[in-house]
Amino acid sequence: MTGSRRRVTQQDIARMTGVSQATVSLVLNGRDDGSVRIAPETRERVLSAIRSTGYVADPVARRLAARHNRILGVFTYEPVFPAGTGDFYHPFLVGIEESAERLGCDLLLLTSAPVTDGRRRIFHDDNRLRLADGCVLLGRSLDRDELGRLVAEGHPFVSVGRRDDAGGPVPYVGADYATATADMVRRALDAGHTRLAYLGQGGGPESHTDRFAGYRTALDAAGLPTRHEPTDRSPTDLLDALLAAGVTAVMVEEYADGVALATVAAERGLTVPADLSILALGDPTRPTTSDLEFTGFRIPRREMGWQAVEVLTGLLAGVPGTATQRLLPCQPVDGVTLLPPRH
Amino acid sequence: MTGSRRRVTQQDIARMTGVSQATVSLVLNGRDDGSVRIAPETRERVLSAIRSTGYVADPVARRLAARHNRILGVFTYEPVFPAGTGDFYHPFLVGIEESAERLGCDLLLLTSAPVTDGRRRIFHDDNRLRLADGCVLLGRSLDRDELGRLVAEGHPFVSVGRRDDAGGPVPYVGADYATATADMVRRALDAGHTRLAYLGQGGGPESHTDRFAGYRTALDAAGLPTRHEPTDRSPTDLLDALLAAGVTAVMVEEYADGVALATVAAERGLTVPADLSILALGDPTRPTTSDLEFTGFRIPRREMGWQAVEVLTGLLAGVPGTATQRLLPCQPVDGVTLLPPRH
DNA sequence: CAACGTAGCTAATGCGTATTAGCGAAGAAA
DNA sequence: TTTCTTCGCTAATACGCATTAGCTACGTTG
Repeated sequence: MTGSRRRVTQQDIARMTGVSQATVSLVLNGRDDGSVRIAPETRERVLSAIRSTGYVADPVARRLAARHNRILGVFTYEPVFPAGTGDFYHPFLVGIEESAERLGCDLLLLTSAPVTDGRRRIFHDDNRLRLADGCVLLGRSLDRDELGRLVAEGHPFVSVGRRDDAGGPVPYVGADYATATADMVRRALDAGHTRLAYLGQGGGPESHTDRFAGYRTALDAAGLPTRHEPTDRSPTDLLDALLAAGVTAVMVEEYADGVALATVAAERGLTVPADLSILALGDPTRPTTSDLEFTGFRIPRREMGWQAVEVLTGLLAGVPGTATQRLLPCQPVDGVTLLPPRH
Repeated sequence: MTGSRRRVTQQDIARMTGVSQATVSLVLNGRDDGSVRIAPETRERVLSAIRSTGYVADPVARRLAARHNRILGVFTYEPVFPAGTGDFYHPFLVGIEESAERLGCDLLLLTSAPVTDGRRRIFHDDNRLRLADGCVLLGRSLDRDELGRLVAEGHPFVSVGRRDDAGGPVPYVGADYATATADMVRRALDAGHTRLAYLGQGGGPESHTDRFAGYRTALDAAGLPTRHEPTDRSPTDLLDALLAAGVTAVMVEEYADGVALATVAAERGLTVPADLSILALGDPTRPTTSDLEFTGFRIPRREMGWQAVEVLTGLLAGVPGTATQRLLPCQPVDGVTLLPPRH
């Protein structure tokens, strides 16, 4: 290591320019209101020293002293740069990054959270949550207890994706899966389908619950029966069951399951959508390839990331008008997997 | 915000148990070595107070005192979360994240670097570099001057990818392109090829220089002539030139160029590899699709990211034994684009 | 000319922790 | 008794920054 490993501090800048550390701090923070005055010449001198040294305020000290440092944490329950989940999380991060950059905030990936019992923990003995002013939470399902603790301890945070209350309202920017799914059901109904099935968990994480709720609501409104197919059996068995029940359109919670179903159907000599319509309730969360473009909807992921940061900074600034629970509309996709049923 | 109530501090614990703040800190850190002694009874008293209050050390203050923040900067010469698919940089980031997680470091994305003359600049007014303890640099070619400045100013950093000295040795974790390329050449020679061409820049960034060096070395050793094809003309013209020169195997610096070449060859009614063998010197850096699986090698990107963080933290900790310049072997890929030449 | 402003700065302090020099008491050695 | 140890602890300080009270020098005003 090349000798002086010490960072440049305000003290250094102060000595270089012959002013006090306090003055450097004042200049740095652009303080020039009624209570504080700095001669333009002095200001310039300090600024030029700052530029020449590349000085940046230590975020840690800054946070300790001022309780904020313009750093936003990003916590994910899966690796941020996922190997397995394909690019699903990517658009969220793009939005988060764009928004943060626009607001002049730095992004800190809270990667130091250790994995226990197969998932990351926010709270552990040396959690860095407080390093950042606030935090964006990302992940299909967030740990209820941890969420509750975040709320209880008053940590400023925003969830990407709707979350149920956890001992208090959870700020979130989510996708309106219920409405989007109901719309898809109506499309199928309009096309003439009367026997629709829902393939997926239909419960567990809020995103699944919401989809299923939308599905049920729309069918109830139409006075048609619902049918829920779990995902725990092979696509072959599933297809058998669907055909036996006379199902003509399937709403698929997980894109990949739709692909698998379509593949099996093709192997059987069936045609999608002529023999079976498939509607995808969102983007692929696992890497899959298919030459079919599924009819369904798109999750406004980038926009969600963007707005999440907006909500978070609003929260931090205490902006009163900020809606802290937002549901964004999904964009319908006209694909090729929906056709009227064969009589 | 509800965070208004003051958090419990060591001072509070100290008052509750009638000891000093220092003692609380000592107990907390389990200090009981030769220089420090705490009566078991006192220790118990403090610990129980800590338990009853749920006290947790403020990580911010902790890091201020520790004089480092365990934040690693990640600087890329492209957007960190690129919008394009098939992202070349992704695996590096996966490795970086994994390693950071293991080492308990957080990652700061240095994204707000402005773009000047078509590339991001590390150094500019308001560069956030010094926010982190050290920094990982990612990008095909790093600006020489900026590298030099990093070295000169003694900034702790590691480059992902080998770099020439820049006023001093540059810490890096690179891929051993020279060896990998030489191996590919030898494969071609073993298959019976004698007229090999190198398609690509062959210079510029170190990664290209290294590949070309490996190519040249292996051919020199075999007593065969080299042939260097630049990339500035159309694949069609290129193919003409290769065929005219009787070239039977091409080493391709850029995957995408190999794809383009294969495509043009196919259009001409030629078969790869029967009529022309193509060896890809690394993974695609641009999104390309091809149904050919190219023979060539794989860059150990994830491993490189992983080790880069390791080198950086070693550097920061001043670990003496740490090799700060590492070249990792590339993994050969048996594809379908190499066959003995027709003769 | 005294009283008073004002512009432009600095000294001092606090944020919550880690670390170290060193102090008082009690016991051991002489 | 005196001196030396050892134990158990505390006071003081540093970390780098933000904030505020207040000081000095230089007008301005009545």
